[in-house]
Amino acid sequence: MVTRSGRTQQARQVRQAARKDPPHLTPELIHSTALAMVDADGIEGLSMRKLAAALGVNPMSLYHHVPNKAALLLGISQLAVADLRITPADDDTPWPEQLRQIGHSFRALAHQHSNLIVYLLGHPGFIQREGPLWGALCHTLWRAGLPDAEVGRIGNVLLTFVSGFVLAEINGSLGDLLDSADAAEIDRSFEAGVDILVAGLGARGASPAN
Amino acid sequence: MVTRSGRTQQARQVRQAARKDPPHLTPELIHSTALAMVDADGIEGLSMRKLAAALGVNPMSLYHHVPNKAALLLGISQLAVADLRITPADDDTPWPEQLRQIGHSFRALAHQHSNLIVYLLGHPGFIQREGPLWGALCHTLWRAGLPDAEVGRIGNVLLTFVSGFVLAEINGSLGDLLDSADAAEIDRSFEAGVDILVAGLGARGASPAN
DNA sequence: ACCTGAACACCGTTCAAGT
DNA sequence: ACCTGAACACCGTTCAAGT
Repeated sequence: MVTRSGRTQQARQVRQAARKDPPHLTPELIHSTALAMVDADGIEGLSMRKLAAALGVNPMSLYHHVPNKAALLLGISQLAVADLRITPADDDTPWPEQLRQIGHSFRALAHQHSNLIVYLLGHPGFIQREGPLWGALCHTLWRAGLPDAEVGRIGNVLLTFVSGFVLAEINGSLGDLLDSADAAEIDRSFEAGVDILVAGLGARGASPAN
Repeated sequence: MVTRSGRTQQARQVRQAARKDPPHLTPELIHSTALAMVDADGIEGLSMRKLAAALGVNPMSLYHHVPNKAALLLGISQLAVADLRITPADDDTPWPEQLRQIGHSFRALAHQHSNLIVYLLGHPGFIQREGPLWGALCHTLWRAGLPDAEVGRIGNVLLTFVSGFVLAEINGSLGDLLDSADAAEIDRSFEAGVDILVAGLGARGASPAN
């Protein structure tokens, strides 16, 4: 909801900026505009000066609302993960299927803000303990029957594993290694990866039932 | 051997630079000095101007031996992977053990040039088909009895999976998610991850024998 | 052939001055 | 309180001029 109003506000005020009508600067407006720039032109395409220009404002005005560029990047990453609505764990479905769904949700989010994700995975603090993704993952692993001590450890491993796949997929490494940049083949590879993880978990002591 | 002579040459000539004795510029000297800078200060710590200063030379002189910074980064990444000596596959050891060894070799390499790895994984073209790592990996998967069509696909998946783990480990994400930044716990996590992959491969049709 | 100084088009950020 | 212009310390890169 906060995000939603922020977006419509942005649209209005960016229009104002276009007609040289100085907008009310707001951290939220700054962050959402910056995120739009990163989505469009990549992380390299974002600079304080270009952002100010897009907002129709003096570059230095930004520093009254955002302490520095690092804080700006942190802000837009929080805005991006706020877009993530993980499908709440439906405990009627067996855990392997739950795990697959979480994997696909994560991959879908990454594709949504692919330019940002490449940056985030290269820097610490992206995957937070508090996020809905982490909670859903741990819940599913616990439901699979993993001992408590293993839930956190295995959760981390799974998260970093699929992060690596998604990163390689987005930056093109995966396409380079496969003969073709065939999207279907990449999907098949991801499916194979998830299969291996689920099967490996089963072999590790997870209960095969629900 | 080429690398070796380059390193000693570097040492001598960097010493010359320190006493303002202009060295003979060489692509090799430039690359190895740049790699040393990245290893020491991170990718942000490398600039054409600082590199020139370290070499005791005018910044513009570099452009007679290296077309631009992108080419420089490509050069130092090739230099880094040249350091990787993957233990040649000993076909007496069973494939799960072979796979574990490859995983540990890759992780060790990443730790050796951790600052560079963070950059490389974020950009395409790092993991090449030609590298010894890829060859060893495919050989092992083939020996495990995977159908030919699956070897490449699964090889990619495994490589991106452990890349993701190593990346999170190096940039500190992994330590943040675990309660402690305990090194032993991270090692245990990696072992758990490799276990899951090996078990998953077994379940997928790999022969349990050698 | 190799090196260099000046210059250009960019950065992030500080600070004193304006309203 | 908010905005701004000038300035500082950096970038990568081009180009004409030196040897």
